[in-house]
Amino acid sequence: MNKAGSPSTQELNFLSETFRLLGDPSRLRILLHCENGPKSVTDISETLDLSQSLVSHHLRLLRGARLVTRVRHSKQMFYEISDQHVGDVLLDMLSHVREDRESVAEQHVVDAQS
Amino acid sequence: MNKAGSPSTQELNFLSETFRLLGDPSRLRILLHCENGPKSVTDISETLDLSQSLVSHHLRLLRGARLVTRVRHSKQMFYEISDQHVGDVLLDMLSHVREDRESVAEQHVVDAQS
DNA sequence: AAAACATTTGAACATGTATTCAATTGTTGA
DNA sequence: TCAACAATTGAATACATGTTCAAATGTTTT
Repeated sequence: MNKAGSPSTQELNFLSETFRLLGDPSRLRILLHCENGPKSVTDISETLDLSQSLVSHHLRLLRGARLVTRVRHSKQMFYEISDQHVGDVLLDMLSHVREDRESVAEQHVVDAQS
Repeated sequence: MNKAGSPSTQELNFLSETFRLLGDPSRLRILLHCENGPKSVTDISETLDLSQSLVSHHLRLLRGARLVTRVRHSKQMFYEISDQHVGDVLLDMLSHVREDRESVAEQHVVDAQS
């Protein structure tokens, strides 16, 4: 069995590719918006104030990495987060960033004292 | 209180920045290597077959996002993952990628049948 | 069939970034 | 202090990528 700490080269590429896709504010907003249930492209576009074209481009990438899945409903295409794992990672990292920024604030106080 | 699903603009930028840093194979390898305890720059450089300069550049970025912390020990500088949260995210996403690739394999069979 | 709506696609561009090379800073031992 | 080791820094470059614009595809309604 492959230990968690030593992924294969292929796994590492998939892993970094997945993180890379999360590393863009627009895509991240799209994903976070899709956490509240399936959303159409137009809905995402209007809600986040991004062009339809841009949203579609991003969704294509996210779909390629299986971060979202889509389903057709008449004219519209509805996208949702493919896996609860993805949502979990988003929340975990968000709480990390929040903890982190708190500790930075604390350090500022310390720095000011020294 | 700020809901997890609606981070502020600043939080979103920190979040995407953090993910972006994880979205590079070299940096990811460095982080994964540092999961096994503090490592010196030379150690990382030799183990992963990356130039010292490159490793140092990457560590600087990772440190800027507080993904790693460093401590000096005589001549050498030892880097380690700053937060267990980070390690958790890495493992969570890795298991996601692995689940994902399995389901892709299944779909391949389905595709072949249709 | 045609018009209207929703989404996708491709090319082009401007910007960002991973990597390398050379030089520099900091630390220890002779 | 000088030489050797360890790490950092800056400039340069080759490449990747987010965004826009225009055109195309697919779907429903009249």
